Amino acid sequence: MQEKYYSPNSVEEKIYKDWEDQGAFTAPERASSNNYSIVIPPPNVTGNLHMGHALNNTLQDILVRFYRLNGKDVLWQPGTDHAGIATEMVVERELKKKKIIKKDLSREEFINHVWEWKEQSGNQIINQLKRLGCSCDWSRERFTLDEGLSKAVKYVFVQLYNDGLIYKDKRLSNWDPKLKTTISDLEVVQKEVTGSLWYIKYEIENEDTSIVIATTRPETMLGDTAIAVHPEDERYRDIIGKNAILPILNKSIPIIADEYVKMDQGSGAVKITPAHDFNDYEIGVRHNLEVINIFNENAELNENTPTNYQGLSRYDARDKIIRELEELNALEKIEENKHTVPYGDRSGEVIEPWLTDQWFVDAKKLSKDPIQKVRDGATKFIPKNWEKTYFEWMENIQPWCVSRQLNWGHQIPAWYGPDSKIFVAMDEQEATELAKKYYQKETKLTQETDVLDTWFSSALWPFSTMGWPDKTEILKKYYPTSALVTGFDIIFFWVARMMMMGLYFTKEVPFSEVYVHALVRDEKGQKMSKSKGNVIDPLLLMDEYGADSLRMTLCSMAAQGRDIKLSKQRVEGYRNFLTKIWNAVKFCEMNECRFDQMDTSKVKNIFNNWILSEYEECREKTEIAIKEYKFNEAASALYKFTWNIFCDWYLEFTKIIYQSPNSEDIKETKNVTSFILSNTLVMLHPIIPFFTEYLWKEAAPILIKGSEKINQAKWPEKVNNNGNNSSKINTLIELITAIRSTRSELNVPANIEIDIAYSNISDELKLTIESHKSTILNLTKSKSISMSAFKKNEGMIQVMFNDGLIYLLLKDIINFEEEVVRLNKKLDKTIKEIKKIEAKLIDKNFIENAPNKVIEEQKERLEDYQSQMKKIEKELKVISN
RNA sequence: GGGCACGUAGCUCAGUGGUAGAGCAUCACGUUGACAUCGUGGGGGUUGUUGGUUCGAUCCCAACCGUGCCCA
Repeated sequence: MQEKYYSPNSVEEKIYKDWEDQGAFTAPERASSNNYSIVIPPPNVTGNLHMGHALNNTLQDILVRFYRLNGKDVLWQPGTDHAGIATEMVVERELKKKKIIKKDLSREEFINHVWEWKEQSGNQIINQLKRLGCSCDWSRERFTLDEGLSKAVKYVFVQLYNDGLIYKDKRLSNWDPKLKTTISDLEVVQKEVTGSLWYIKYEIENEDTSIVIATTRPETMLGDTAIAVHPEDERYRDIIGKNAILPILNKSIPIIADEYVKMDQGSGAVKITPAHDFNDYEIGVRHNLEVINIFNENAELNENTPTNYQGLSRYDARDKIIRELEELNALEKIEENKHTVPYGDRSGEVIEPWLTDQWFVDAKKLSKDPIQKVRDGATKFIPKNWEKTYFEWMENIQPWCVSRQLNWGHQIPAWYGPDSKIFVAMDEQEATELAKKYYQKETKLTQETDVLDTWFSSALWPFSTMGWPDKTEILKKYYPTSALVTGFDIIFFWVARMMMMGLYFTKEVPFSEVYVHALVRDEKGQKMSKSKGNVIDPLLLMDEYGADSLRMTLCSMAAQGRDIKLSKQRVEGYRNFLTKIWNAVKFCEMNECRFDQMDTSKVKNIFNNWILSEYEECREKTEIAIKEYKFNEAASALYKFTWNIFCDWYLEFTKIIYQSPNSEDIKETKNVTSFILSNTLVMLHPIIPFFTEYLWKEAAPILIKGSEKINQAKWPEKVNNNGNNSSKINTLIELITAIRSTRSELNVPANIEIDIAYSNISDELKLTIESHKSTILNLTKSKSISMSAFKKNEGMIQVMFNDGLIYLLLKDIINFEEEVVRLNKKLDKTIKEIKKIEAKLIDKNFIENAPNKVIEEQKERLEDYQSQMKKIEKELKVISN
C-alpha cells in the first residue's frame, strides 16, 4: 500500500462485482433453524436513491452483514414495487415528449409502454443500492407485478371477497381530478391555506326573515340539500324544521339540527352538500337528505347544474357564483379564513370528495388480530413508543379503498355479467364457470377495469416474495422474517397492512421486530424536499467521499428516536476515520505484523494484555449494540477503540517495543497487532464493507485470514486474556497526558526535550515509571526521568498528578510568572470542587441517606483534591519566594 | 383540537439519580520514520423556565415557554 489515501471510487465497483460473482449474498436454502431474514421495503420502481433510502438500507445491510458474520443463514429479500400512480405519471410524461397522448392508447398499448419504460429506465434504484453496498440476494429480486406476486394478489383478493372482507360500494372517496383516480386517505395531504369565508344570506320560505350561512366553498351550493344548525343554538331554534330558499337555484331546502355544527364558527349555520363533503355526507345519511353530485371526473360542473354552469371548473364556478350572489344582494360579507384543504400528494391537485363505486377492504375486521399480536409482544416495535402510533391508527381504522382508476397495476379479478352481477375469480375461465352456474348458460363477462392500490400488493411482500401461496422451502425457512427496518412515515401505509394480510393469510406475524428509524433532515433540521432545494444527494456524497464514509456517517447518527441532521462535514469526518485506519495499516505493514499463532490467554507483555482487554470491551459493546439496533453506539465504540485507543496509544507503545532487544516481546506484539487489526476490520465490515474488503486483500500479509473474503469471515469470539495489569497502563496514560498537558500549558515549545524528576511517589507508581521509562520519554518528548528531591534552582514545575510529585525541569525554558498564573487558576478550580464536596459531606441528610459507596467515593475525591491543593499551595509559595 | 418527540458547549449530537462527554468549529504549539484527510494540548456548559419528589435532579413528575412531526 503505497498510496497516500484510500480511493473508494476506483475500487468499490470491482469489489461489489466480486461479491456478486462469488454469490456472497445468496440466501442458503439448506434446512437449518439458524436463520435471519429481512425483506426490503420495496422502493418505487420509479425511484432514485435519496437520503431516506440510504439510511434505511445502510441499517439493513449492517444487520444482515452482521448476522452473516455470526454464521446465520441470511436472506435479504430485495425488489421494487410498481408504484401505480407515480409510474403512470412518469410514463405519461415521457409519452407526451414523443407526442403520444395517453387517452389515444388502449389499456394494453399503454401498459406495453410502461413495461418498455421499466426495461429501459426503471430500476435505477437497484443499481444505486448496489452502489451503496447493499448485500441483497439479487437472484431473488422481485417486482410487485411479477407473475408470482400477481398470483398471490389474485389469490388474496378472491379469498377476501369470498370471506366477505372485500366488497364493492358507492361511497364518497378522495378523487384526484388530475389523475382521474380515487386515492386513499393516506395519500391525501391536508394543507392549511388562507382562504375566504363567505357569508351568504338565504331567505326563509314563506317568511320575512332570512338566515346567514358561512362557507369556504360557495360553488358547491349548487349541490346543497339542507342547511344545518346546532340543536341548542338559541339564535336558530325557531327556524329548525322550516325551509330556506337556495339563492340562484331558487330551490327550497330544509333547515335541520345536527350536533356536528359548531355554534361558534362562522354564523353557526352551515350549508350541507352530501355529495361533496365527508362530514356533510354523514349528516345526509343521518337526516336522509338527497345527494346531488355536481361534478364530473375533471371536477367540472356537470349536468346537474344550470346550463350556464355546466363545464366550468370548480374555480370558475366559484367566481361566477360569487358574482351572482352579489347581484342578488345575497352576499353578506367575506372574511379571511384559515382552513385546511386536501391535496393529492402525487398530483398536487385539490382533492374532491366524489361519489363513486369503489372496492373496499374491511380493515376493521382484519385489524383485530394485528392489534392483539403487538399487545402480546409477538411483534415488537423498536423504539417501543411507535406502538402507540400503530395502535392509534389501527383502532380507528377506516374501510380501505383498494381500487384505483389506473391502467398500471393488478387489474381487479372481478367480472361483471350483463346485469352487473359480480363474479370474483382467479381468472376469466373460473369466472365464466361461476357465471355459467349462476345464469345456467354461457354468458359473456367483462372484467373490472380498476386496478388495485399498490399497497395491496406490497402488503403481501414478506411472503409473496417467498413464493406464497405455494409452500416453498424458502418460505418455510425464512418466514416469518426477523426484522423490518423502516421509517415511521410508513407505519400506516405498510407495516399495519403487512400485519393484517400476514396474519390473515399465514396465521403468523410477518416479522418479530420492527425497527423504526429516524428521518434524515438537512443541517437546519428541515425535511429534505426537492421544492425546498435542500436535498443532499447521497449519490453525490458517495462520488465525493465513497459509500463507506456515507454509511459510517449514517450509522453513527442513527440514534434511536431522533432525526438525523446531515451535513457534509460529518461525512468528511468519517472519511478521515478511514484514512486513519489506512495509515495504521501502513504502519503495521512497515513493521511486518504477520500473524503467526497466538494463545491470547498466554500473552505476557503488559501492553498486549491491555490492548486485548480494551479490544474485548469494544467487541462486546459493538455486538450488543447491533443486536439492540443501537447503531450509533456500535459505530462510536468502534471509532473510539480504533482511533483513540488502538492508534493513539497502542501503536505508539509498540514503537518502543519494536526498539527493544526483547525478541519474544516483539514477536508477541506483532501477533497481537495483527489479531486486533484483523478482528477490528471484521467488526467494522458491516458498517464499511468496501474499505474492509479492500484492506482484507491489500493488507493480507499482516492479517489473520480465515477466509478469502472478509464477508465470509467469522465475527470474533470473546477473548480470554490476563487483563489484571491493565490499570497500570491506564495510570501510565494518565501520567503521560498530565506531563503533556503541563508542557503545553506552560508553552514549552513542542520540539524542546526536557527532563523529568519525581519524588515521594508510591512504590507502585515508581515501578510503573521505571519499567516504562522509554515509553514516557518518547511520548512526552523528554530526555530523562529520574528520582530527585525538589531543588529550587532547577526550575522545577510540578505536574498535576494525583499519585505523587512529578516535576518538569524547565529552568531557562519558561517564564515563572506564567506558572504562577497557571497555578492560581488550578487552585481556584480545586478549591471550588473541595467546597462542593465538603458541603455534601457535612450534610447530615446526605450521610444518613446516601449509599455508603457514594459517600466513600466522595471522601476519596475530597482527599484527592485536598492533596492537590496542598501541592499547588506549596509550589506557589516556593515560586513566589 | 388530540397525540408523539425534542430543547445539554458556537454548531451537530451522545449520555447518566451522585465527577456532564464526543465530533466539527475555535485557539496555541508541532512536519519526530503510519497518519497535516495528522499529532499534542487549551478555552468553551446555571443541561429551556418554574415548581414538585429526593439526602441529592441535567436525568423522575407537573406546569409553562420554544421547536418539529403525526392525526383530525
